[in-house]
Amino acid sequence: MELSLRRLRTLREVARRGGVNAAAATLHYSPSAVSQQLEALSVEAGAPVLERVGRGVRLSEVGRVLVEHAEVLLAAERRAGAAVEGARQTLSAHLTVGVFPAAGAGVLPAVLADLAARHPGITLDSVEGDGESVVTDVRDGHLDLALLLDYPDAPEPWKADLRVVPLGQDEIHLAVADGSAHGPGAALEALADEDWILSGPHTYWGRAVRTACRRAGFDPRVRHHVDSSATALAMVAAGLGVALVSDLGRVFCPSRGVVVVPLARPLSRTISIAHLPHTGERPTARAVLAAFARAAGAAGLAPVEAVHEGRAGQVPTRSEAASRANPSSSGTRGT
Amino acid sequence: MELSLRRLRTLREVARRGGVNAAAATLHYSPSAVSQQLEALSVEAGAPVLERVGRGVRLSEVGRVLVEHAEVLLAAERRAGAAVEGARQTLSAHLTVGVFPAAGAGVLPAVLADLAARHPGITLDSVEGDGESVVTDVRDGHLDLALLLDYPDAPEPWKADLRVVPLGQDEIHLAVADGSAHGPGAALEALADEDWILSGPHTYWGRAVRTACRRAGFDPRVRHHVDSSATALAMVAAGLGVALVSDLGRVFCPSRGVVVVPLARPLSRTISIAHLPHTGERPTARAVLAAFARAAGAAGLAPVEAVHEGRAGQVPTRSEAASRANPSSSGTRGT
DNA sequence: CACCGGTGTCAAGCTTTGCTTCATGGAGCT
DNA sequence: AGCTCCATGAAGCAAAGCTTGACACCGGTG
Repeated sequence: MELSLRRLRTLREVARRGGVNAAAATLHYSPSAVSQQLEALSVEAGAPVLERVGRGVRLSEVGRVLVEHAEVLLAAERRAGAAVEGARQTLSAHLTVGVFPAAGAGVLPAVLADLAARHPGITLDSVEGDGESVVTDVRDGHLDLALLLDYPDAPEPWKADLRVVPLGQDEIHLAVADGSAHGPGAALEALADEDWILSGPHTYWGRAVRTACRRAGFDPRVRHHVDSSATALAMVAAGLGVALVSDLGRVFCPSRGVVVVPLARPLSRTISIAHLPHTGERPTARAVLAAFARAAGAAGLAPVEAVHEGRAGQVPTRSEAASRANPSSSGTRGT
Repeated sequence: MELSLRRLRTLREVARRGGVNAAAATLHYSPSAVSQQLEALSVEAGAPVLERVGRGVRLSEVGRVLVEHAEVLLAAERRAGAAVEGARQTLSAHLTVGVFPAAGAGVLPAVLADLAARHPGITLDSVEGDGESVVTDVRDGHLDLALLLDYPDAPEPWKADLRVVPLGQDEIHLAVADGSAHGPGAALEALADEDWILSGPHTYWGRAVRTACRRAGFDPRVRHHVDSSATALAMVAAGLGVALVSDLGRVFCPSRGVVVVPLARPLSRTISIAHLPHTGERPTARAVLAAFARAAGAAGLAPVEAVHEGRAGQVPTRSEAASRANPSSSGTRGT
């Protein structure tokens, strides 16, 4: 009995997904490779691991037993990996994190600078993607971590098997053209007659803003459907309409032509990091999580417990917020 | 972290043997292969798994941690294998057993016939060897089971990490030429002036017989140093001297010319089977053990708990003993 | 009924892994 | 110094393992 962890992994995936093709897709194999691995497992076990039923396939009794033990073995493998990471005096690993665009521009540079200073051995790759895709990629193990956005009215129950640690609140403000009549403390309902620049209702952002407007008593007249914050803000500067922008999104503000003013009734979204349960035991992953937490604080994101208060003046610039949140930081994030 | 059980196995072996060469020898690899596997493990772990010290090597901290987890993983692998064997409705496997010569001729045929009838899927290979070599081969995993002989005055403490299940007592008798003056119930000391046919003192058998004679008050005059029972018995038939022979050894008795008579003071050796602890959990191994137990009973070996009593007449033939021990058996052991 | 769209498997080819053999570099022993 | 033993490096070759493309099979559908 000379088992191979690789084969056990694919067997488990077949058991989870209920099919050879599905397992092959998530493992980035061809279906044929999965089939061959299962065949090899069957030879090893002395009995077929799965039996054909209809046009699909089902685990045999031996297959079920083997999957059961595969779970034990793979869990032990993960623990071994974490233990090795811990035993290595200098943390080093290669992690991949899924980010949404604003985070990529707004917090990733600070995180990378932080990591480079504290743990030079840790390298971080980022993959841009929306909330839905990154969560499934985390669940499949293709991403170690994923930054997520949670909007107040859109609970996301599909993260039940993931650990989600909140990073902070990303407050949402109003972006208007320079010289606009809308001053600090603008009420959302005062913008009912404006032209809006917003992403479509198929995005979380588009849906969240529409919901907020509707609660304020109007449907925004969206004249320009734009997915990227950078484009939206450029349009605002060009006088095409108004838009909402979050703290993080302000990295995309053009140098001139746009004024960001606080909303009368504060609106915010929660930024958090999702990962598989066992990832939290990896020392390198913990180091990265800590770096993200520091970067969030330095970027001026309010802690999730913070109580929202109305503000009197204009929204502080990011560097002002940063120095308030972390006076010792000199704001070394760039690009 | 994509561990390979094969590499972990060699790492553990290096840890146990304390060197690359030694591990390579027991694993039947070349030293270079072991070295390469360890290098691959080091890359995987992100840190060297072992460090050179003097002209040898020593495990690094990471290596120690990895070995610790390797033990867990390999134990889990063994359990998985046993579970698969159990889940397979028809027992089938290929086991290798180490035997001493008399057992090979005396009990193996019965065992194979028994297995062929009850579990056609189980195939058994046998390797002839002395007690010492088979024990180390069992310990290294090259043999699944090993038949052992234990002599009363020669405890063998080097089987501490093995499970040893006793099969029965193999009684030792006197073999003399046909027409000899020595009758039933011969006392050992009456043979002090005979010419002896015996193996050298480097063998367990030779040592045990010499010890028994010495306890009877004399040193046997060994004129013919013969390792094999078959040759010794042929020499007895030819009138070259006397020899001792065990129940199992009687399969080598020539058809005529030799008379086997019981000793006045019974002498016996214990036959047992040794295996690694986890082997006892394998259903196929249990089936083989059961077959050996049945064969031992059918061969007329007394249970180890049996009390020795002096006997009045000649030693019963093997088929008489067999029918007494197991009346339904028709004695189908041959060659 | 014939036809897709989907399943899993088979066969051939090629890349990669991984072993062996032979040669090299140190560390201890005489 | 010379010798021996241990571990490692380089080259070569065999086997494992993946991919592509073709096939067989089942189930729903026009």
